[in-house]
Amino acid sequence: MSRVILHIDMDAFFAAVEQRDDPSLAGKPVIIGALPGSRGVVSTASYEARKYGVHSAMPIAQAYKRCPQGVYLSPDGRKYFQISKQIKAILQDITPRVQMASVDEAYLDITGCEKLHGTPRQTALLVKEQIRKQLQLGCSVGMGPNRLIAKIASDIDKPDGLTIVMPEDLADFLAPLEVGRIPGIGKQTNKVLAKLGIKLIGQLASIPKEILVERFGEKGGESLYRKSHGISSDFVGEGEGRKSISKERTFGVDETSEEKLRHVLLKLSGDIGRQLRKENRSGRCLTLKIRLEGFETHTCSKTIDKPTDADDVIFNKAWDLYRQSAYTGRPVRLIGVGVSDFDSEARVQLDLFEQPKKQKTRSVYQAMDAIRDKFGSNSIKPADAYDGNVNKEKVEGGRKKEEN
DNA sequence: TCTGGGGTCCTTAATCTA
DNA sequence: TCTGTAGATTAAGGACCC
Repeated sequence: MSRVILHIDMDAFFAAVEQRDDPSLAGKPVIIGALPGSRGVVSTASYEARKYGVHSAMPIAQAYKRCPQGVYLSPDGRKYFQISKQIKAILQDITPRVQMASVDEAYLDITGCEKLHGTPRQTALLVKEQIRKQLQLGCSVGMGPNRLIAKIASDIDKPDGLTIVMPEDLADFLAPLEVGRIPGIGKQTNKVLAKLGIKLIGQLASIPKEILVERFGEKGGESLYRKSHGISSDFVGEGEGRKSISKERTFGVDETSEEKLRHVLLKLSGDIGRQLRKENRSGRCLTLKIRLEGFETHTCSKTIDKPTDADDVIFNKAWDLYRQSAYTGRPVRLIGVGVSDFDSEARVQLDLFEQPKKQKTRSVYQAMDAIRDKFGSNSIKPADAYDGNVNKEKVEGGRKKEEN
């Protein structure tokens, strides 16, 4: 029995929110992103703006040339995040199996919801109706036996669409679509596939897996093969959360003043530190990102001994990386800093494994067993295996606790 | 022609370590 | 104790997504 997965994709989300909140914008081309005259790109264009050929990721100068009469607004991330939480709440009223994939996208597992909401089609219509009624916003919905198919389907008929793919129709549904419809196939992969004469998913699906692995590597080839055959996970559930936090800043004019760079890096480091502390995280890997003239982009990173959430540690390491780099003195278009390799409960506890074998007592081995049970044993080194030769426990309060 | 910001995942190469 | 090696970790860059 296959599962029934829905993918919900909000239509022109940022622009639709602004049009909803300011009725004078209704029916007008609204462009959310950088403001004309600055360096930046379009984040979201309303459907009215798309008629002029404006689309997301387009340089704002180009958008302005195509649509000078458009209304240009900066994105209001906080507002969109709040609305995203409202969307999640609406979806959770329909089924608890909800996973937000981004601020404006979600997956739902509606398998077995017939008794509550009727057929899968009726459930999908209910989702659209509730979002429209409660938030005055439109969305497109795709339904399929797994996440990949649901996602591709939601993109077929936008805006305000509903596309349903039954498991038995999967191959016929995919075959005539362009390969670029597959999430993960972007400009570059498309180019390589085009050179091989592959334009449609059906053509891609006819290529033996070995050939794809040869061309795109083990993971890449395997992934293309699976996707072209409509194979993907049908699990809907929240993951482990984010894996990195970064902040960056593009200068209006390439920056040459070291003092100014230092100042911006200090500010970015402080923002990251604050965010880390707010989320109760700390990280070991610090990354400096730098973009020079001609869009020449580099990153350099350094792993430190102890995880940190301290502004000054982040700043000092980032500044060291910059000073030690080959880029000092060159005009800087963008500077950024990031923290990753977060300290997890598992990592803190894995410190136990780092103890020299001679110092490991029986209770340390017991604690290690508990960690293996909880987090899996993949990262546990064989040398840490319990071999029976444990050391004597420390005597506490004059009383022997345990002895080998 | 002009390319933001904040993320994830993958590949490759160098280095470390059991 | 020395040495070769496989696997893990680190670092940098690229592709992709919203």
